[in-house]
This record gives sequence, C-alpha cells and structure tokens, in this order.
Amino acid sequence: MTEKQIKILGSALELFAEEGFQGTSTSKIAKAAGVSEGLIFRHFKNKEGLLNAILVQGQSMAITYISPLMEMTDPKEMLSAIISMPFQIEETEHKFWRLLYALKWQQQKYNSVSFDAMWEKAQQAFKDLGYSDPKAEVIILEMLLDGAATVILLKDEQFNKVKTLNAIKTKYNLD
Amino acid sequence: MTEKQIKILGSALELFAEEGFQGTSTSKIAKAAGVSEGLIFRHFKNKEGLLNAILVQGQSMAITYISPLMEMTDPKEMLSAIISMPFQIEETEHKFWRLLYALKWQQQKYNSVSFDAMWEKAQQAFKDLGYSDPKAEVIILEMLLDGAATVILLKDEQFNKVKTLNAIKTKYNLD
DNA sequence: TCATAAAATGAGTGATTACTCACTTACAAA
DNA sequence: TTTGTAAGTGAGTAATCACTCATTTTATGA
Repeated sequence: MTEKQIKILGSALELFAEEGFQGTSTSKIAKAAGVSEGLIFRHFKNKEGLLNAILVQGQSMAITYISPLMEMTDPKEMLSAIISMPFQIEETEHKFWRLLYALKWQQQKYNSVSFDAMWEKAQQAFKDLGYSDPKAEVIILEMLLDGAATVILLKDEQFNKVKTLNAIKTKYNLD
Repeated sequence: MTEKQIKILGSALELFAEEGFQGTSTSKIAKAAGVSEGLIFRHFKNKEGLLNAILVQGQSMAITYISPLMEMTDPKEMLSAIISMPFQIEETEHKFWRLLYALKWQQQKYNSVSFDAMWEKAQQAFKDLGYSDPKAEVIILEMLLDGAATVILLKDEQFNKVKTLNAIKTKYNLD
C-alpha cells in the first residue's frame, strides 16, 4: 500500500465514523487526506469500494481479538475474556468500531463482523457452568455487551469503566 | 395538521428510519407522500425542521411511556416495568425508535429522548431492594436494555422475546 | 356569491455530488 | 538512456441536492 493510500483510508475512516458514510463526500476525504479526488477512485474504484477496504482492514483486526478466545478451555476464563472485550477497545480502534456500529443501522448489508463462533462457545461455557438456560443466557449477554459497546463508543468516560466491568463479572461469579 | 402534512411526516419517518437522514432526499419524501416537493418547505421550513417535527411527535409518545412508571411505588413493580419497555415496542412505534437509535450515532445533537428521571428512580429502587452498588446496577441495566432495544429493532423475531424477557426478570428476582 | 387567506404546485436556482479522463510525474528494469 | 507501468493530478461532467418563488387551487366565513 502506498503512503497516500493509507492516508485516504485513515481520513475516510475518521470522517465516515464521525459524520456517517452518506454524510461524507469524496471531495472532503480527498482534502482531509491531502490528495487529489481522482486518486480515491483510481485506488478504490468508487465510494463503496473505499468503505469495503476499511471494513476488510477492520475485519482482520477483529479476528485477532476472537482467535485467542477460541483456544481457551476454562469456561470461566473464557466468559471473563468475552465480557472484557468492549471495555478494552483501544483509542486506535475506537473509530473503526464506531463506524461498524453506526453502519448496522443504515444498511443490513454491513451487519457487523461475525462473532457467531464465539457465541456458540459461550453457550457451551454457560452449559458447563450449570446454567439452566444457556441459550437465553447467551442472548442476554449479547444484549449487555452490545449496550456496553454502545455506551463506551458514544459517551466514553462518562462512567467508571473498571468498576462497571467488575460489577458485571461479579454478576456472573467470575472473580 | 393537514392531511398532507401527516402524509409527509409519515413518509419522512419511514424513509429516515430505513435509509438514514442524509441518505433520504426531500424529492424522495415528496414522491412517497404524493405531494409536491415545495410543500415540505412550506410546512417545515427545511429538511432539518422536518426531522425535528418527527422528533417532537415521538417525544410526546415517549412521555406517555415514562409517566406511569414515575408514579409507581413498589420498587419491584417499577423495575419490572422498566425492563419490559423495549420488549413492548409496538409495530407503529418501531420506525420512530429505529430512527432515534440510528440518529445517536450521527449527531450528538440528537442524543435520544431523556430518560434521566426514570433512571434516578431505578437507582432508588435498587437501593430499596438492598443492592450493594445501585449506581453500577443502573448502568448495567441501561446497557442491557439499550442492547435489547437494538436487537429488537434490528433483528426482530430472530429470538424468543417472551422467554428472554422472563429470563432477565428472573435474574433480577422480579417474578 | 364573493373575498381573503392558507394550501399546494412545479419549474427553476446555484451548489454539491460521485465519478471520468486526458494528462503529467515517479520509478524501476532493460 | 530509453521504455513501460503504476501513481497521481485536476479540470470537467451529468445528475442530484436542498431550497425558492411566482402562480394556481382549495377552503372558509361573511
């Protein structure tokens, strides 16, 4: 990847995340990246191709999150790691996740990175720990973490992250 | 309100919710409502005025949800009612809530209807029921219900609503 | 029946949109 | 040094955008 290609992707991610895909013009991206507008279309074909390139980049990042979870054997350790995920979103990844969460309200096409395998393992973990309805338990945990990610991405630092994470872990007897 | 005014608001709500505020043109709204484009600007001044009119309508609807909660005295009954809220979104209100949830990712200006008073009552309820950290408990419940609303609004009927609601109530000893 | 105002129209506005294309520049292999 | 290829530019395009306004239609009360 060229230096300018990287700059385009970076500026596009930032603008898409903050002002939405439809709310961001290609001329604005070009200006932010310090690049001619034509170059965007040379490298990424069209505006949607630019979005896809960002999503592919992020997908591989997400996989590095999930992979270690899939190798865990202790159910408590695994659930604890899943629950911690949204609370450990790094500054550098913040923009990407914000874009991804915003996108799912706009187009069903971009229905988030697939965490299916992880949730199946979580269900097994709940079963191993003796929960009476592991399926319902997974749905509730999905909801809780989706909400946690939303709050973290939108009103970061308006609440005590460490304290909240610990309170959730206590609820699931994971400390 | 004129018949055509109502049609404009209805079509705008539908399109804004499905394709986003920025992704919806005023000409599209006019066509969907069976109305001339100029009429939109006569009645609502501009595109943002149209969005505000929708939001005002929804706000008064949201208040009818919250008001009865504020008069409840039994903490268990009150928490139970709060938890049930996202699971009782009606078909007619579905579009409005979808728009509201989508908007909060786009502009901080439209940071949702204010539920602050309700959450303060919830905190008191947790305190009355002997929870050790009512503040953290409210944050967790906010997250859970935000996630529940998201799942309900985006992938309705891909899971058992009644069963999930009951499972949550059981978690809080509310049955 | 007529006067007045509000409701409604639709052609027209300049600005902005995503995208194209002829062209120039940079660079590496022959 | 020449040549071929990819990187990069920027002016230009048709379409669409939000919005205006002169004009016509409709509704209402005297």
